[in-house]
Amino acid sequence: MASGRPRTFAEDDVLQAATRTFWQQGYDGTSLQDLLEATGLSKSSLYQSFGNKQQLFHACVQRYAEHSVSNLRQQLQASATVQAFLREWLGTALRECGGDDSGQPARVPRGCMLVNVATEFSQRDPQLAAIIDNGMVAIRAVIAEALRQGQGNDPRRNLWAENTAMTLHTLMVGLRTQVKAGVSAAALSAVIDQVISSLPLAE
Amino acid sequence: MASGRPRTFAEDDVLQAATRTFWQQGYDGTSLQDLLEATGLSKSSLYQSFGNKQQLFHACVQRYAEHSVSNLRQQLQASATVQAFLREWLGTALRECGGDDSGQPARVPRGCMLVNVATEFSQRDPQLAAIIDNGMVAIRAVIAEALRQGQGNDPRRNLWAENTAMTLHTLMVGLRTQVKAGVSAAALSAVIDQVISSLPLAE
DNA sequence: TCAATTTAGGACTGGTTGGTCCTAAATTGA
DNA sequence: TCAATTTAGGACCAACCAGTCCTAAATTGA
Repeated sequence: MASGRPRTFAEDDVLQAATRTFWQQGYDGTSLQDLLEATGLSKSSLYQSFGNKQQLFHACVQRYAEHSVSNLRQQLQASATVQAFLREWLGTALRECGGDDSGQPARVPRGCMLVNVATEFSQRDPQLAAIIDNGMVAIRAVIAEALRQGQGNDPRRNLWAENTAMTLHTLMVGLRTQVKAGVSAAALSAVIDQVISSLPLAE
Repeated sequence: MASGRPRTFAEDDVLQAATRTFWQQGYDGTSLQDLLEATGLSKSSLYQSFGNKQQLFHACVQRYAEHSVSNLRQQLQASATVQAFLREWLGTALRECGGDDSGQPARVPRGCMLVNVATEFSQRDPQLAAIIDNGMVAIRAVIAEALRQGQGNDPRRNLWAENTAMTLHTLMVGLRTQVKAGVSAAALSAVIDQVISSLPLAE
């Protein structure tokens, strides 16, 4: 068997670089040229490995959603209290570094990529909509689980936990958008404090 | 004086039609061709009257922001209670008909145009950012005013009213995005109920 | 009738887009 | 050495983009 020249890049590295670009500039705002520069690949390599721009984008969003959920699970496990977890989660949305593997605050506010994509492609790509929806449902599930923990896993509070998870998730989406719109972090921090302290959680 | 052939269109009608297009498709997603079809103008007329695509867009956003604020003020005056006003306002965000002069629910969820634009142009157009910011500040001012009314205009609650206005505005932004992301209206209605009933407002 | 103005519509430009195809060099295992 | 495979890079394509310019018809007041 002749096996040929091996690949010189790791697929995940390419996805990460492409994700960063799509994340900052959106799908339409990202040209093929941008992707080539960001990934360092040649056009031939990119098309051979990832199909086309749209397929590459799908893969990026999928990867991003998976990372988001697993990061959130880790945060929950590492947090001492439910309040601390929620504060950390919403605070991350403010600092806009969520999902970036570097952990550093983003140079440019990018919002949540799932939210950005949902906004840009509200209707025109059902397959993408499904990826987004799966990711968001999973995120809300983690939040609801945290809230149930904060209530001593009282099964009677299941509905409350799910409603509240939706409320907090909606708030998080709003926060990320407000940051992009230029609202000051201080004003939004006050929002987070106000909301978390109004939750009926055990100490 | 020879006055020449008169215009056959009303400037505001054109702005309304163009706004609808930009609103649904975004700036980059709207081609000149789209605008010509939506407005019914010829290329010459459009360029002569509105300059270019970017200037037309600015005018649309400006008009939209003004309409949003004045509509909100009208809603406040027409509402019996603060709770009813807030419920109406957030409910409108759900039904996605806000800002459309027809008052009919939108065929396609479009979110708040100010939010959409803020998202699409987070950094690249300072002039537009100023228009957006002005509009959003004005909206929050109306909400804060309503909240103060609900507190008997107690001057000690000014800070509370402003923080809460920011919270509710952030929630509204999140709601419009969730709608676009495909979350059911029922789940989001529950969010609205939960949040409004948790506010410390007089009956 | 005449000047002024707006109308519609097409020709055209220079640029960018995503995508395909091809060539030639590089690197592997056999 | 040889077949297999990936690499880089450029040629090329049809389509679309915003924007400019021009012509010719339509409509007005004077």
